[in-house]
Amino acid sequence: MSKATPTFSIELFFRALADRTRLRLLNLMSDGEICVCFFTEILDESQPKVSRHLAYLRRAGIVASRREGKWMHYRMQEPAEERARALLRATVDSLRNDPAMQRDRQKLSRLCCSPRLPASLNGAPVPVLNGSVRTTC
Amino acid sequence: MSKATPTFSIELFFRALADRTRLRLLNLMSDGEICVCFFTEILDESQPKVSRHLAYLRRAGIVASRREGKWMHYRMQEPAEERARALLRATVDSLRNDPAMQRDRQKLSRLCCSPRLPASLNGAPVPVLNGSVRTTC
DNA sequence: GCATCACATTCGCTTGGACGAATATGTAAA
DNA sequence: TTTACATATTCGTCCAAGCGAATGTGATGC
Repeated sequence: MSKATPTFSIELFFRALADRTRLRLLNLMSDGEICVCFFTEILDESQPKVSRHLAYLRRAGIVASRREGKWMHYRMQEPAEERARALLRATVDSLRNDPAMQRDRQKLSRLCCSPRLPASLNGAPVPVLNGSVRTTC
Repeated sequence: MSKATPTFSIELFFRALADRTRLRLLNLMSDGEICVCFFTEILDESQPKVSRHLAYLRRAGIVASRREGKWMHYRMQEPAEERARALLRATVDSLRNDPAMQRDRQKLSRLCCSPRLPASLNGAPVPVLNGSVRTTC
């Protein structure tokens, strides 16, 4: 599912990111693939809300999803067009520069390094962070 | 008026550009300063509508305005932060790559070169285009 | 099979934002 | 100062989109 990349639409792109929750989700994906339960844990938002916003990003062609058993992983998807890719890179770059967004990613980083995950994440596949600017554990 | 550049907000930026009309306005400003009457002529939209959307862009800190007699000129405004500037550049770059947006700019280009402007633009200050990719008249 | 877990979707409700129409403001010219 | 012109703003309406609550779906385990 969610394989074909439809022709990029700037309007769709901006509509998709004109929401704080979706910006936070994208920011969390900037270090690599994450499963839904980590999103809900870090954003501290309801699961249906997170899921709805992830579906929005997927329909806009900004992220892609992959199933692994019970878990769904989401990751950023590189647009086909070069300028669109550059725009997405600049977007993520700006996001990573934002203090609130850095706090979210730090929370993710700590969770990934932690020997004991919170109960809500028991058994969940821990994201593998490949961020260039690694936050120390 | 509209001098101070408030701290850049990514969310505000994306909300401001999550609208087709505002994207078209920004695209038209990518070649240089334009006055309101040219916007309404090219977009073929009502004056209050154009004015409202320009005010929205101004409040978001994306454009700045300048009065010259009866006319108001609008231009893009470079954000203070480097990453924000890069994001705006990438945005405009993507816009200029879009066929519909190219048609708008071509219409502007033709209007500027034309010896006889339409009646609605009589006496209006003709924009000076400084676009890198000049469309021939 | 049935239960459970992770996630997706649907359903009303409510709110924000875009719109046309009307009106206000600011400038210049008569 | 009256008029005309360019632009800005306000007002009321309507529609899209976000929300919580409830329910549906797909996978695993017993």
